[in-house]
Amino acid sequence: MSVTLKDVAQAARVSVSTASRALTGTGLTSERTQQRLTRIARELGYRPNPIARGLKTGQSRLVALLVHNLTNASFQVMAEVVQARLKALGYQMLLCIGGDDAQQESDTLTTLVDHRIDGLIVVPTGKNGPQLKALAKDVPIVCLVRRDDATDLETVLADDPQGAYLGTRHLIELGHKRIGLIVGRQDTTSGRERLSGYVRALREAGITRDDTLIHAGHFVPETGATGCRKLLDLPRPPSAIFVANHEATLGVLRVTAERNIAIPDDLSLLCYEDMPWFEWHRPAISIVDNGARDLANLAVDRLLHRMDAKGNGNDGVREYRVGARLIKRDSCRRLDTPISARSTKPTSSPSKSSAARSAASKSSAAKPAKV
Amino acid sequence: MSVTLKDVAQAARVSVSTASRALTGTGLTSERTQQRLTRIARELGYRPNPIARGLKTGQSRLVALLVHNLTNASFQVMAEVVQARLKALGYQMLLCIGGDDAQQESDTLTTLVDHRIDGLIVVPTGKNGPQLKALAKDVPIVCLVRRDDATDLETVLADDPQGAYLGTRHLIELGHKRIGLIVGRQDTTSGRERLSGYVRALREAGITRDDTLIHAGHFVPETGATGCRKLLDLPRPPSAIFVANHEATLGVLRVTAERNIAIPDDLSLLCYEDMPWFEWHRPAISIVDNGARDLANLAVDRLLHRMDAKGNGNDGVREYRVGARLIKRDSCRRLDTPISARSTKPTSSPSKSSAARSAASKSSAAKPAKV
DNA sequence: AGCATTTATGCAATCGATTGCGTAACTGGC
DNA sequence: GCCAGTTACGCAATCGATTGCATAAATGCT
Repeated sequence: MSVTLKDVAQAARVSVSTASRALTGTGLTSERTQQRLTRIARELGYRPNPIARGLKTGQSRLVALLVHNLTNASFQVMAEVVQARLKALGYQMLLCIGGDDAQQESDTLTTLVDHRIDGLIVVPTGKNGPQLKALAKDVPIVCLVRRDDATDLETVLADDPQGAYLGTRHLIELGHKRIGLIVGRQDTTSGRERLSGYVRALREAGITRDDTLIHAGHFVPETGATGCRKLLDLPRPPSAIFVANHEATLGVLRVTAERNIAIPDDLSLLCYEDMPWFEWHRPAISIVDNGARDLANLAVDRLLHRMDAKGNGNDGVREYRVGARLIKRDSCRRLDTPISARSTKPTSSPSKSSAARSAASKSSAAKPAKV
Repeated sequence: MSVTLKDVAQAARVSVSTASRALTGTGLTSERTQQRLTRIARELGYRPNPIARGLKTGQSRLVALLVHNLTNASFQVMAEVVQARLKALGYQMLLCIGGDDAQQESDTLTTLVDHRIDGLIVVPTGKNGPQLKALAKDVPIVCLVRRDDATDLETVLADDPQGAYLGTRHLIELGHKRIGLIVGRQDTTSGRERLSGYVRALREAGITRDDTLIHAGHFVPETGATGCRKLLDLPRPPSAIFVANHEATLGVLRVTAERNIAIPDDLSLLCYEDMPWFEWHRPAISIVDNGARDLANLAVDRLLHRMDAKGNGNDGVREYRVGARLIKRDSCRRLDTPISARSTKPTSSPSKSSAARSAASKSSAAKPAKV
């Protein structure tokens, strides 16, 4: 079917070994034969068979990325970044979707090492620590976004304590004192850390923590919906909600829409992790940006590093943090400003005019996009 | 490192061949040895090496999906569906992102066949017909969403003529006569077909086509922004815009937001291809659903079929269509109903006050929410 | 010129499976 | 009890590369 190394060798009247050495550039062949074989290989349209090579070398030029889903915008960005980076280096990305499910994750991991992947970037569920640890002996692994506490793997995390702190502080600075928090499951790194950042900001501001304002739950829209309802039904509902559970955002929006709640006039809304449409939503939604692109890039960097320094095990195992950034748009309002001052009428306070919006988008455009 | 067939064979005191036959279940071994070997293999934790197997059999248990990006919600859905279906059958999905770029597509295709993929589902750019055609001799290929006219590959398409027709007719039925169309590049199947569906609906309604209302462009948000501006700047702007270019939707929303245009009061908006947040947007955005999930499922079905009937080449090459569906939400209004009847304020010119906003959201609350 | 090195090449084993062919062992029919 | 026909298994080749070891050729050194 396709041209093999043997064909090339025969055409050049040399042995397969020589052909192999010439084409892989081991420097063990004469300049002349090397060039001659390169030419002949090109003429014949020879393409090395990665499977055959892989059998011998134990490498596959395949790197896997295991994420929970593709609905989460951060995971989309990560998938695109990882794929682009790897392709440039001659690797193919195996994208796997684990659904944040322990069993699926476990199965997938097994299949992946069967396929002799050269590296793995994984967003761990945290429930397969032992397995991950075992696999790490055979293949370089980098954890992304979440830590798996049962392992000591290299890990690239968002700075969630800082992000949640920044977001909460922003709301406090706008005059909010009762701030609802909808956050992820507390058995995940991000869930815990975002809660802690929120708590710290409150403490610093001298606001006593009110647990009825905190709703932790699974990473699904329903969490947002029920959490939001619970918060709004409180005797003294919050004036702002910080949705630090990305997937929950849709649920929150649904409930505020159903209940006819105007944002930011009736309620300020701050979300976590950017999505393309947050900027075009009306009002544009302010967010804490977790830096998905930079997280992915760093994870790839670290993985490549480990793949190069193969074998030199867990000497330099380290944890990295990518800083969070607050991106102010139009979904949070200053509490002390009366609502009437914010409508279309020409006033001094910033309105939702196109000027304000374009300013917001300008600030986000100011950051240079990478990759 | 890992347990090989040889280890299993030795442990069972049989030859590798017997072990192989017993474990792959060829029926060429006695019942007893088969069971014994299965047991021993399990005890030893034997996992067949797909690379070694692949070298001999020429198969990799890898199936590739090549899409343009992961931003488009349809592609996200397709990736998730394909991955899930394939995994259930013991295949791994290689997800590739081609960026709708001919060169990238070509490179990727080459790499993929190098890796001896067992099958390929591709959203073609349409610019690598010859290459695709050549590859189709070696590996089963199914085209998805777009046809590549230079080939005669099995193709699964959305029913874009019908979808665009349904959408346009819906707007016409609401009383709209001047309907702007923002549509994809005319060198793509979907671009052409959606335009034709739009034209047909107009013709049937006896509305003469006005080319100043039609804006075709690349599949990027900018197309929506410039198209929308062009339409709004017309001496007689349209009363409705049909955004039949999915990626352009964000651009359109940005412009309408910038210009303070109330939807659906000032302008009706109908989009193409669903996204999770369309339903939660305020107003909820009516769409023509292209059936991404069903498209992906059908593509997998067809691919598996071809992979089974391997070699029996292009006998049954066929084109499939998955029907479109109109999903009415709140972004299109009936033209003959005066606005005053819909908004709380008794004025003709809608403002961006919270009153206007809550009016819009009230109508959205009336629709029962799905999902 | 003669010997020691370096350089370039070939032979053959190897990676871990699958598979055609040959053969011993077993079955059944008469 | 003998022979044909299965059945179960082993031997060895094979897939397409890489690589250790041996050797021939080219070079350097005195």
